Amino acid sequence: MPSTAAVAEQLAATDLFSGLAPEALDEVARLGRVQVLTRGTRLFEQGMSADRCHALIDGRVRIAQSGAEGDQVIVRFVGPGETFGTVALFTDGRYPAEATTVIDSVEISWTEPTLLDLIHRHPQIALNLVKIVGSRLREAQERLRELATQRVDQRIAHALLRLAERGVVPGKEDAAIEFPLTRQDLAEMCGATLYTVSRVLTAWEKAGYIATRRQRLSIRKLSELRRLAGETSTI
Amino acid sequence: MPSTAAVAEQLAATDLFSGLAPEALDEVARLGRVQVLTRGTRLFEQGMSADRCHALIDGRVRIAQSGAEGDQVIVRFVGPGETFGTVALFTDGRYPAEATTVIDSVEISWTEPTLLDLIHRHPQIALNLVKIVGSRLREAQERLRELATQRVDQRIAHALLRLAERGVVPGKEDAAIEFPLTRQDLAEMCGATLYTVSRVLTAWEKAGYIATRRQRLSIRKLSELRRLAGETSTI
DNA sequence: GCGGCTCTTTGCGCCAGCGCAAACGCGCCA
DNA sequence: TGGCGCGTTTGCGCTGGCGCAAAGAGCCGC
Repeated sequence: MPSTAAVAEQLAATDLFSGLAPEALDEVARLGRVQVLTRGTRLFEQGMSADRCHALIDGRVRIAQSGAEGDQVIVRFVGPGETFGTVALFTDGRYPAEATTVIDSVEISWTEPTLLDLIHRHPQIALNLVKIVGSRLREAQERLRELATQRVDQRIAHALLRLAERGVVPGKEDAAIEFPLTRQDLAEMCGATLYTVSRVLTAWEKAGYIATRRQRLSIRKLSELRRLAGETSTI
Repeated sequence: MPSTAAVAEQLAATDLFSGLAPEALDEVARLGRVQVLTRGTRLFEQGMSADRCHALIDGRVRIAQSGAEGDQVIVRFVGPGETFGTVALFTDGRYPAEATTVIDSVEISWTEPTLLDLIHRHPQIALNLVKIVGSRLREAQERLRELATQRVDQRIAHALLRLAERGVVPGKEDAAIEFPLTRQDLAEMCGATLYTVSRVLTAWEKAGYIATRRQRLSIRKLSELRRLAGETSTI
């Protein structure tokens, strides 16, 4: 279990607490509960009463939403420094999706009263929150447009570009997705079937645009993928 | 042009300023700019630099996003009391979509510095904002799931239910959509084509579930539409 | 009351992507 | 090291919804 000081330092890099003074970060770190989780751990279920706000310190968490008929959609993959499971606190108090670690991870969370109290004393947190939720809304609306108007291969290309975003270095053609990702995952991210995703990826691998191993994927020709995505993206 | 007092009263019913003291509402009303707009007025364009936060006092505004190839998607229809064009202020400062009145409308807006100042003095506004953006994010993610997993007719049913939501009275089977809405609009709301929407609506009209006139639509059998939507909705 | 514009309907052909089935193969664990 | 389970590939047939074209029908302005 990391020390409070170490946690405070990592909180400075989170989207929710950026811009806070060091003393404030110490306080935030002290009030949170840190958990070390092995891969495959379910943090919360869809529909569960939401009583905590979460931030990921290290690892990767998959957020997925299920429909009544068992159909699933992946909302996003959460990386280090990102907030999750927080919107529920401000809407109807139930998690709208489930969260599962895809690799060993470390998270920190705060109870709702604690968060509200922190916001009260550090209003910057509320502004950060608006910014976070706003960007996510914007991304969701972009995905909606894609899903409504683009072909499957364009959407898959977009999904890959988004997933690899963190590893992109300007001018470099390679970028890796550093966590396990199945064809099924990709399909659930872009409204396709496992089969279609497999066919498309196989074609791209043959063309040399990407390289895949079991549950691993890396991009070899970023520019080609961008072209395939339709160059519409702002990534 | 309405008086400040009248405006303040209406602001109490908006999602952004609910919970504020009457004096605060007076102040908010005084600082805003009220505009009376005829139908078809463009309030802002996609990509335009965003310098104002808007709230609709009366009328209806259509928010639509365009892609690079001219493809359009309707993000939502804004009704009285709702905030719009505000997320842009907290993200990259550009409107991600365009806004157009579909009927004669009245809006009020505030400059970014004014809004930030108001938030500073009335932190409740920030919390309201998180709540608003959060609900919208949730709805966007629900639509994403629908678009990814459901058939066109289910999505059309959902779209109609959402549009008629305000007019729904528990126990009543009828509900009207009180603003002009073309087949094209509906298609752009649920990722379908004008033709498909027309075919589906014609079938439903023959079945007696809905009634349509040119650009007008009302629901006659809410329960049937709910069944068609798959009863998965939380509406 | 007439002309034209915009919205709407409908027929028809077509194809992107689905979905089943079955084989394949990587990696883990015993 | 051998077997097994899960992820992946691939063939094949099918169909939901697209998309063109053209006709039909409200509504507005002149």
